[in-house]
Amino acid sequence: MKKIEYECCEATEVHEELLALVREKMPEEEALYDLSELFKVFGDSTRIRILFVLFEAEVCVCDLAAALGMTQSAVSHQLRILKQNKLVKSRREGKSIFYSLADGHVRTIIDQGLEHIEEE
Amino acid sequence: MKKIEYECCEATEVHEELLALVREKMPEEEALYDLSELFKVFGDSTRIRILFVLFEAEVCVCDLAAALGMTQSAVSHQLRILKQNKLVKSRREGKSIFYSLADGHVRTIIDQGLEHIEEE
DNA sequence: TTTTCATATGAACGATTATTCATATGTTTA
DNA sequence: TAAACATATGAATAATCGTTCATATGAAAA
Repeated sequence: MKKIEYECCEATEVHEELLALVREKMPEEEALYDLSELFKVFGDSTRIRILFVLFEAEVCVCDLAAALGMTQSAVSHQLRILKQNKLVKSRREGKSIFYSLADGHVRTIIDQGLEHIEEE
Repeated sequence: MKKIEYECCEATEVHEELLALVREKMPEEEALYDLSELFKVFGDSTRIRILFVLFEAEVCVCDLAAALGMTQSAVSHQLRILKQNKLVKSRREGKSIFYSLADGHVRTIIDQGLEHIEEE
């Protein structure tokens, strides 16, 4: 039983080639962070459900909570996250605040996700 | 200072209309769950970085770890998650196991995300 | 100008998750 | 077959996150 001490696979030439390619094509640290933060927003079924409601209409917080069977507070917290990430926008009308989609990408991203999970 | 006790906004007719629309258009509970699970996978910068490497080539675990400056163990754990969600596939060749993209949707979803964050 | 209504938000709690460490599995080579 | 190599995985820990509760803000109505 000897000590294990090695670096990596054998073909060291291929490594350099790969490392160079990765360095060239990999987005900046900040873009990678922003990208994962964006997808994190889609990674919660409550927020997905909110988006599906907003696909149909501009809706106030109160109605969103009723439509989803959730607390006003919980919905409000999630709307804040959606807004921070520019996926929804809001508009005040009297006492109510109406939310709607901010962007066409939202629908495209969700549709691609649906396509993926529908494949068997 | 009285007790607060009310249901929702006033226009009860609009509510019914909205609730009916939501019931019709909202995907099944299971689809919503699967969808959020899928996006959760994209919601981590380590996994995003792995995917960007795999955009360029079929790579073994060892090289992935080297290219990303990460532990073999950490990479392996994340590859398992990517594979469970059918975003990557693997192939054994001798002692090494090579990973590659499983699907064209992966690139589309990431590109849409990039487009979104690049807008201002 | 109080009261009511609609929404936002801070703190707290429980649940989930990414990494690390140690070790197991499986393949090749000596 | 025993040692080395490549990868996988279970347990533990720290960090992140969604919901709830209580309360704050801000607008409208009485």
